[in-house]
Amino acid sequence: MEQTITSLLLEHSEQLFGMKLEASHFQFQKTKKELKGDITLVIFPFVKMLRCSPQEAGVKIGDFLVAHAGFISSYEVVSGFLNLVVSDAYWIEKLNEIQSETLYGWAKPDSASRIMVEYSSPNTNKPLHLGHLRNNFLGYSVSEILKANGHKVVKTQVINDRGIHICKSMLAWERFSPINAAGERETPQNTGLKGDKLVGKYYVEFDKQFNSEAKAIISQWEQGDFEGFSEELKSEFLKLEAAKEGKEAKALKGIEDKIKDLAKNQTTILRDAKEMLIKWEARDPQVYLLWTTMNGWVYDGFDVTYKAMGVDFDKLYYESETFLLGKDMVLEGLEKGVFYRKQDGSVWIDLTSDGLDEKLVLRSDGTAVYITQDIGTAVDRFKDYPDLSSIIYTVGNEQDYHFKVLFLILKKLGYDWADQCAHLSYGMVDLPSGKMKSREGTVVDADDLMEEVVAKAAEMTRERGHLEGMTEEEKEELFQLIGMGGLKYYLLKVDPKKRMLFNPEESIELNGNTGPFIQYAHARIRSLIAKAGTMPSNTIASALLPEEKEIVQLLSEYPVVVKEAGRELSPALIANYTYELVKAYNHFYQSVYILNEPNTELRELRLILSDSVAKVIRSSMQLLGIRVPERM
RNA sequence: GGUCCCGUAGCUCAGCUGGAUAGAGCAACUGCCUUCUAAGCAGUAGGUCUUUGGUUCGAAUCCAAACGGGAUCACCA
Repeated sequence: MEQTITSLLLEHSEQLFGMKLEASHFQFQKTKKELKGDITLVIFPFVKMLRCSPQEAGVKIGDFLVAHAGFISSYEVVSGFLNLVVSDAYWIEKLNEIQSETLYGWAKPDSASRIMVEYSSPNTNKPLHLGHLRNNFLGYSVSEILKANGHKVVKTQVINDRGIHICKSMLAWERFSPINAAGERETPQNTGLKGDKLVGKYYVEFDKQFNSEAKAIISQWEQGDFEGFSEELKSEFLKLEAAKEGKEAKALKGIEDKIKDLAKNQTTILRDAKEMLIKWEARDPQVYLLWTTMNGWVYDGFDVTYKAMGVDFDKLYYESETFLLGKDMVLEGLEKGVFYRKQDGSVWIDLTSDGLDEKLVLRSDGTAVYITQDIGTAVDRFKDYPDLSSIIYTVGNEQDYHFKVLFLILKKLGYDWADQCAHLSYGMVDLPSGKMKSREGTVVDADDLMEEVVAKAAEMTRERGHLEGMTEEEKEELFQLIGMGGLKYYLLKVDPKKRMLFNPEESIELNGNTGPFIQYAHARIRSLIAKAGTMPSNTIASALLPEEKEIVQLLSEYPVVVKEAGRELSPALIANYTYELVKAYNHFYQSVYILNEPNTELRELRLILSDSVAKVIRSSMQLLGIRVPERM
């Protein structure tokens, strides 16, 4: 409609204003609630050019639109704003249109380019936590939103399955696992523990031993005993000790951390883990077997977690298979002069002219670093999917710098698609008690949290839900749907870019701006429709109540919101929109009769309105990965 | 220290490329279930949009600085 008005006015701008106007002059907004009208054109931008008062300009445009745009029935000019009243006939036609479309608001499937969305990408040494939940829900939802915008989407992750951290769990398991009567160490099978939890347990165990060994070394040093340590180390330690003198708490902690690092590097347990990594890289059969076994446990555990989350992937990349990929790119770039080699053999890129630093891309021993692999993986992905237009990396904002560098390097290597790639950088999730810290045990486990929200949903639904006639299985399904819906909505309703606070109590709330609030509205409508029996295919009503018009207006905005969410990669826009729609519907529901409306024409109108709202709720929630119930 | 992000009601968040009197939810207080699901609705109260300058018809929004919070700057990932 805004476009129709704009082009109409542009077309006649010479006869109306005596000059050519530009589309950018047209600013529309929804008319304020208290005022008469549906849509408002801001007049100010024209005033200067037209050399007349806002009032005159408004009247001129208003008169013209009433005469030439069929759907504008009247107007009012209020202090520089032209408030246009759109005829009810227009909105009713709009409603019929919405009702007739099955995939209302979505672009034609496969009508746009192929995009890869990467999300999750966990380490295989510990279980998934609350931060991963935000990551996964976001990545999944953005994938759905892109599909709704016509894109073909490849959901992917790169699994961080190698490196020193993996060796730590492996070593700890080998060394510290108790051996049972059958002569076996702990396994998921003989303990009943979820695989990722079991491996995570040994990662923690490693850290414990690691720390106590380091502590022992420090106290040895503190007593002046440097037996078995180099002179260099001794002087380094003494230097740091001396630096502690007279320092404030914050600086003191920094120094103590440095001392700790110093000691940690001297522990035998770390040396052993590093040795294991070298063996792994050399494909030592024993280490390799241990590695595949323990990773297998983790994958089994992750599968369970992903299933509960309701997310999935189309293609997996494993770091163990990709970590060498970037090396060729680096050598190629070296030839092109994009990179340069230092005396010690390490390879770097100088990004200082782009306002960044120098960045290492290959170690002096020729091994790959994190970014080397990312370069290789990106190129590889475009080879795997030749029609790929972009990769979207759903990764926390602590890696903003990394991706800035990555995209810049890819660009310098001559890959034009680098400009299309994006870092969907999301903020950290904080707890009321502060930051999540694995060392302090304040990490919220993903499985535990999901179990908790579902249990809470069950409790509350049993209290007040409409469960008669449902089988136990159906009830469980419903509790799952409500609990997970609440959790997902809670994590997705805030702008992804922003750091957010996770309040456990609020996350299981059922009232207000929550998932269950929206699900409830859907259930109410569905039950209404079930009672109605038949659904009319269109309405022949000729007038709308304000409550009804409000809803049609909101419904008509849905396609715009879907587009916007796709452009911004923001599920929050979908969530907020749906919340507005539901609020408007609830208001309408409470103020008029629907089924009980005696006038057939009105009843049909309201039924269609309700049905369309349910449809858009279902559709928008699908974009968030949230299911909606028929009853609750 | 360099770079980047953030600062809106007691709390958690909306506020699109500048537009009318800054909005929701939670918490507090008032009402509404013998008509379609009260996980709902209607209402009251709550604000110097961190501060100070600038840009202009007009600033929560754009620019600059200050203050406060966070991230990052590894031959870690």
